[in-house]
Amino acid sequence: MSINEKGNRKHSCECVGAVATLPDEELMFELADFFKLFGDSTRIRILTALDRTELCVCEISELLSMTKSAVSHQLKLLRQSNLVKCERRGKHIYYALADSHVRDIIEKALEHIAEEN
Amino acid sequence: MSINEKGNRKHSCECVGAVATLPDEELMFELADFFKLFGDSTRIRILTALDRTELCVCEISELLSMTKSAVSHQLKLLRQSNLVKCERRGKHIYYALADSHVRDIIEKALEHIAEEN
DNA sequence: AGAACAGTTGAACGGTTGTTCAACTGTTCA
DNA sequence: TGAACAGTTGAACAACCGTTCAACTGTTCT
Repeated sequence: MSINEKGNRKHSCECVGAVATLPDEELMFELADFFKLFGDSTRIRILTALDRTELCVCEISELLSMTKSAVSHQLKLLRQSNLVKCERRGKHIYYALADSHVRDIIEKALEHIAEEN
Repeated sequence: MSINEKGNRKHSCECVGAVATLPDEELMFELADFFKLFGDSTRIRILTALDRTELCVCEISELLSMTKSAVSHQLKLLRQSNLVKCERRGKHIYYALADSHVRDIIEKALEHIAEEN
């Protein structure tokens, strides 16, 4: 039995359970990065607000009682991940959800949370 | 027009857009906390591995090439959030997905990622 | 042109969080 | 009983990340 550099035996587990394999590692990192975007209360509040109607940055910042800067930083992340799209109209830049998956995913999560109680 | 303590005008935004309201704040924090669990590559790898079959801790740690301690810490979080359940059988403690929402949510996320390309 | 508002950006600070390490509990087997 | 393996736990450290701040760009209006 091989010994690694830390002195722990490798394959110390004697169980002969299913030789499970892991899905594509690269995809797992993409998945985690995707979910990270939903894992912040500022971003999730932005997304649920946009789920109802398109909004400009200053409307969002008033709605969340946050500075435009903080909101803008988060919007940038959401934009880069194609979760929201934006369009300038005059002085304002209006943000909207980019596709319907956001809606679906939040829906499923709410179902799970609802069942907890 | 009121001025706040930072010297920034409140309601400086002149736009008379939809007076959007935000969903229950408390729920937003729960949602973010829920998604945080999926937003880590170790945890998402554990969840997708368990999606295929139940596994004991040492099998998971070999599968991910991580220490049992690191895996155990993450399993604790998943357990506390009712995403996985566990059962001791002899020396081993077997972990499995707690419900089918996990499957659904990951499915939706994969659809979104797939459409990016 | 210049004032005022809308929005973005990069650096910096502070809090959060994942892994490591060491010590611990629980189970099996000789 | 005690050795060996399976798994958990808390503290500590390092890396990550969200907000703040100040300076910047872009648009409108006089």
